[in-house]
Amino acid sequence: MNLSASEHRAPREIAEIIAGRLRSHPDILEKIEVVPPGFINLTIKRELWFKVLSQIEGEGERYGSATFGQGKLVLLEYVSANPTGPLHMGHGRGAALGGALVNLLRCTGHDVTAEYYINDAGRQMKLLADSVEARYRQLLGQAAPVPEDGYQGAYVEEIARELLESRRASGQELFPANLNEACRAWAYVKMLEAIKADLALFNLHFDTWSSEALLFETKAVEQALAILKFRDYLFEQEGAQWFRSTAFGDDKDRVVRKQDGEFTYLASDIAYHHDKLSRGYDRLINIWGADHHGYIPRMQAVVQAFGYTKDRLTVLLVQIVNLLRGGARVTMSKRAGELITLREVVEEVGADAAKFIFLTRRSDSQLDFDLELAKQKSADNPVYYVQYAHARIASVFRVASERGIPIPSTTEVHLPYLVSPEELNLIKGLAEYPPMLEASARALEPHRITYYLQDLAARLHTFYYKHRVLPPVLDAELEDREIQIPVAVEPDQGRKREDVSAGVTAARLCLLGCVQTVIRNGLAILGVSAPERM
RNA sequence: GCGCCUGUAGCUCAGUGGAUAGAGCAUCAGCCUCCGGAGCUGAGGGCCACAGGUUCAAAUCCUGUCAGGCGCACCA
Repeated sequence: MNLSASEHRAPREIAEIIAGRLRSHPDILEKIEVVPPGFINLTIKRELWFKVLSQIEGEGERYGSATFGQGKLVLLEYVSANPTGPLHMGHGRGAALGGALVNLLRCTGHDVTAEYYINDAGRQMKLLADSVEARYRQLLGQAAPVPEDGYQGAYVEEIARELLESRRASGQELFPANLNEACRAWAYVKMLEAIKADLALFNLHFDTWSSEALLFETKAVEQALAILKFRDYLFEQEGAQWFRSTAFGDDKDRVVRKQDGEFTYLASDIAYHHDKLSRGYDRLINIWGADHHGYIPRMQAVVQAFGYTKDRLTVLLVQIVNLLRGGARVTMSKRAGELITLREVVEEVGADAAKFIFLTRRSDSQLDFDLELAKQKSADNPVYYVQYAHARIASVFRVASERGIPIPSTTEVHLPYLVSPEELNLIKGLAEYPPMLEASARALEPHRITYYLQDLAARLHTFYYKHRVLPPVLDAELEDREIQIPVAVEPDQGRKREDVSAGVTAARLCLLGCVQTVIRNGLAILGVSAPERM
């Protein structure tokens, strides 16, 4: 149909020509039909579908992986929360997305570095230090108010108390001249520990940790700005220094050094991105909260000012998470320090459920996270639905092994026994996994995997309900195991009873093994466990 | 006012320019004698926000309008 215009022929005619050529491949195609206005429907020979099973068996955990990213160096920077408090739900969503993307890009051949950028310079750190100092002084009986826009959370007092105990224990002076600096340093270490512990809940590993403060210490900020100055993208105005971001389509130029001589956040971000670019990555991916979206044109301007195309940098935005409990909004007030932390949520619902739910929506759409739903062990909860499929297969294998039924390999079975629509539907689902994964990686959208897994799990449950895998237990076996089976009722009632031959059992066990492999592979990318039993 | 994101079933959301737009929840009606019912089967439910345009073909691309969210600092 697309060729119709350039070829000056009716789509139907073109379809016939293509179909004619395809007819010389009866070894692959069972049926070729031209359907108006110009569709060509191809029916692939059933035997070919079975190759999918032997492929899965052969490739195992590599099934679905691809090589299109080979040789591409990617830097994925995510979470990067200020070390001024524990991680909250928004960070959790970014963490789940980032972790899944790292796995996804790696299994499509990319060479990925996962990086955490620590915003350990500037105002927020100072506020934390001031807040800790105030609490510290309060503990020692002084009337020191926490700063107006300081950190109110209980963890601040906890940090102050630990600092106090530590100083007492080691006999240090309680009010040194550099008390604020001591608070800052102490809080920094404690917060970073806390963040790492929170990330450990999600089993995330970062390859590199980079520090904003270090960019200042090493003069990387000045150096990066000097390059921009040399390229004529910096100018002085009203006593401040500006970056000419309008040269690259930004709304207005941006200040990099204020009238008072202090650098802005943009200045260190310029240095940081210059640093990342000069480390030789083909692609930078940043995951940011959606409230930072106005910042994107600026950073893309930075990338271009250093002489790279703007597509070198991709920013993925993560939208707000609305926390609900049984449908009702859980209110959070950052001011009063009543933020619900990621840790609290993970401890309540579990890491698997949390991660999976974070990944059931496109990252740029808002997400309702219902705590009650996340805890539910039912079909309402997609993570259990998928994990259950995996555990169910594991259970069949356990029973098979108890009964002494071998788990065969695809070369030992007659796969054409798999003829039912439910079986073919499963096989086709398995075949869709690699292209789905590739599309997901190209679009940087791991949520496609969660949808895929739910679909595959549904196909498995449908198959499982309709068909038997293992043969019915023989009377002799029953006597051995002292199991009572009531007398059969009408065969049409209820679940279908199916006699399965040894050959059919073998073929179905192979099929289930492959389904299990694919579910496990998909869950692994999401960072969700695939339990043997639940 | 400007910019970005989002408007798809009652709700929450998938949907790669192609055929009759899908899933889960909710509602209604069914299904357990043995491999896990944490499951399965079916029904109802849609001017794909609206209006134009491009195209043989639009939920999808373009323009405009309306609605919601977010952002528009010499904060981070």
